[in-house]
Amino acid sequence: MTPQDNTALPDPPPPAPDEEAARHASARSARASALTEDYVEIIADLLEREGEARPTDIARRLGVAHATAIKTIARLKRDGLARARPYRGVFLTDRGWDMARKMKARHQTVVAFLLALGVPADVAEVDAEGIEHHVSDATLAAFERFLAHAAQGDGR
Amino acid sequence: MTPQDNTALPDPPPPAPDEEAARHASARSARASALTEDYVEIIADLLEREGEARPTDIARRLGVAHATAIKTIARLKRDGLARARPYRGVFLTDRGWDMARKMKARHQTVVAFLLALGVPADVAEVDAEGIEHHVSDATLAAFERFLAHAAQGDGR
DNA sequence: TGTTGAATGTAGCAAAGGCAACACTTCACA
DNA sequence: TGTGAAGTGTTGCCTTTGCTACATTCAACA
Repeated sequence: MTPQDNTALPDPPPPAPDEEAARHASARSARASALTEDYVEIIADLLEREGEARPTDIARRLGVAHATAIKTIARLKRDGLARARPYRGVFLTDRGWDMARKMKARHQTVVAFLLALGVPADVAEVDAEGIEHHVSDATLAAFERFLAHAAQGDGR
Repeated sequence: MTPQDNTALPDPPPPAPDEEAARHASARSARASALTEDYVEIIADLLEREGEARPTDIARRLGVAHATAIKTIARLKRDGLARARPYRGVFLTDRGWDMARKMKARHQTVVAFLLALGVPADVAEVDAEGIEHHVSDATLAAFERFLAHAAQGDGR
């Protein structure tokens, strides 16, 4: 319980100088994009399923107040991911659709991967919601490799 | 490229009502705790390695300005995770040490897991930095199971 | 055609997490 | 023993992401 009491901690790995700072910077920026990606993903889903994406529905799916959703939608517009005109619903630009497709695929892969690992379905959904924003292409590929492997019977 | 063009997307999975909102709320709160966990983890590491944790070192490891670090350290104090007196360095409370130990173990497990999956070391470090904050106990256990399995030769 | 309830939008507030600029302490060493 | 560089702390500013409260618009239906 004191600073020196690290008995159970396999100590050795030495710290890198700027690399660590870079890693944290990268994690911070992923954190910042996460909300944007969530919005875009939900808007795409609403458009595909319902034919329209209204601020109130978006807010409800995210569990935030509608005013919050409207403010964020304004940012999406500013950043060229969405288009929207007063009282006319929200739409995605090409860039928005690209991001949505990417995130949807990513989400499905992460969920499938966690399920294959034996994580309970409800937990897998929750964790995937957070993890999907931090999975690089290389790691996503590793997940897919694992899934392909597990699919073809494997050994066991 | 249009809303209806979802040819490559395996559509079906229906949306849950409030469950989805709860999932996003949970992801948001994990995002909010992530920074705190990073600070605590780094402070613990500095204390163990150097015997002291100075604001400038913490800031350097995180890649932020020292003023930012000092402000966040004040929050850690306010929240009962750290203790610090002017010009005297930063220390962790018992609660801080608990969190630090938990995050360190979590970090190591996630990195080891990604490596075992075949993710390159540098990428594993970056991704782990983001993923570790979103891995539930159940998923962490699944990672450990996989590692134990992989360790004993497995069959495959 | 009015009217009214739901949806939408706006304004103002707060906290978190960044930053740069400036002021104050410490401490090593000349 | 001074002193100056490095470290520390403070201030003021910005953006994001929440919220509530209030105003406006839309649309359904009496």
